[in-house]
Amino acid sequence: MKKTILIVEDEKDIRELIRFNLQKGNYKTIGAEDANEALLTLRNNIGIDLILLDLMLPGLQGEEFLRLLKSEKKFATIPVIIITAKSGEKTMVNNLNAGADDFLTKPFSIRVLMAKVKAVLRRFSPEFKIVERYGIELDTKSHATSVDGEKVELTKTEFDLLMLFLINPDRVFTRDDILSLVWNLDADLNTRTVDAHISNLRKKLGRKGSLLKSVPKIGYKLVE
Amino acid sequence: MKKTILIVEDEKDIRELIRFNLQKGNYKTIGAEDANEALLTLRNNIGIDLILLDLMLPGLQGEEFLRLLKSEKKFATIPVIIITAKSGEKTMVNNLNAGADDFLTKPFSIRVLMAKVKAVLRRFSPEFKIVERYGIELDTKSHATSVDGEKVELTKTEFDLLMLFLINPDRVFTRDDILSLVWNLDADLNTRTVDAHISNLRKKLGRKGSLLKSVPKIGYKLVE
DNA sequence: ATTGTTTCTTAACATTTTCTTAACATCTAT
DNA sequence: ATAGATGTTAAGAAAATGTTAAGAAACAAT
Repeated sequence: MKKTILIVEDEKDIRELIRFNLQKGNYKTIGAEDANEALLTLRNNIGIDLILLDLMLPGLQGEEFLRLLKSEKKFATIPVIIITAKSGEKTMVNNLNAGADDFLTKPFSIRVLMAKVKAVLRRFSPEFKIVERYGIELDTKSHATSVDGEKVELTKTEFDLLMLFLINPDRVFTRDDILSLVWNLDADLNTRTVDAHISNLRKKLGRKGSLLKSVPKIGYKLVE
Repeated sequence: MKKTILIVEDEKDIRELIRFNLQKGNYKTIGAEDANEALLTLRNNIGIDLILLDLMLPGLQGEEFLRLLKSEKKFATIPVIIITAKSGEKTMVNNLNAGADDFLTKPFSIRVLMAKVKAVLRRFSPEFKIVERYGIELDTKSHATSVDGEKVELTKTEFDLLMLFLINPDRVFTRDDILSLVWNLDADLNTRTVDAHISNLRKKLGRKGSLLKSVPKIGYKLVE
């Protein structure tokens, strides 16, 4: 699944430049103009994998935002790359202490940006990630799936779809949500496609298939 | 539930163009020709989620209207997108200070309009909320309902209907109010439909069902 | 390129759920 | 008691979801 990067940067040109390049590099991006918008976005979006934070933000200062992030358990594990004009050593140390995972000083080259993004994401998304819930286990490395210890063969789409639900139990996703989270954003698909995949997934999950519940007129959710 | 957008714009062609597109984008719209009409609409309608305000209005100037809005507690939290021909920086800053949340300069593209509307709405309406009152709890994230801790299964319509009452305790809604707020505006339904749903809802709510009181000759309200 | 294989998307049809309405019951105010 | 309202129920209609399979597309191997 594509990694999603939140870009917190008030200068529109720079933000768009970064977005353009990240998108080309096969990342999903979300832009935010300031710390407030960023917080709202974080609260409303699941699955943000990395934050690019410009420290020179209006309003709530970048440092403050960073500290706030790291103090909220839900966000504390999201890696942050700081963008700053100040390159002084002291600033750098301060930010690293506050929880930043890497930093870029303006002006920066796109190559360097991309390299850092890649490095930090690799550092933070361990090759082995095993998600287990309700007896369903997904292993991102081997792409293997098992239900109550029994091996199950899933296609990539099915795997991603199931992962979405396993990571977000109880949450209802609309078919549009699902299309934009599991498929690439630009895909223009019939929403019933989701139903077909859900149906296949349920069958493959056997008696655990019933954990995928439809919520009529809204979408689907995973419940025990 | 669909978001409702109030369009305050004196030029009929533009107003209708905007309405057409917003409706296509699955929003409910209400048009107003000038600030006075807009105020009346606001007073008579609950649940307006966003105001699109053209600043070049006859009569009460747009700026004045905006200030008035932001000074009235009940309306102050509704986000406003300004539409203006003046693109000067000073105007922009003034309006942002006066409480506008974003702005468009004429001529604007529909794509940009739609994007801004979407962005502002996302910024302002947390995707999920838990509403609790009198022991009834609605959770929009999982779309689950409980009464005194007991799970209750509601259909989407019942959920939306109950949400309306929970958010507006003590307020009396006429059947027409309810139809236009919970159903889509274009629906042409028998008002007794509301009664049937209220009846079902009361049954599902068990002993809390009696909180939904009918107000003879007017409508329904939720009271303790 | 060609072929074979797998996976995806969609349309069609089946099934299920939800909605709307009409009919009848009950209540309330005079 | 009566008229006009609301309460309740259930049946048919409408809408949504479940399922299947066929063709398209993507992918792999030669």
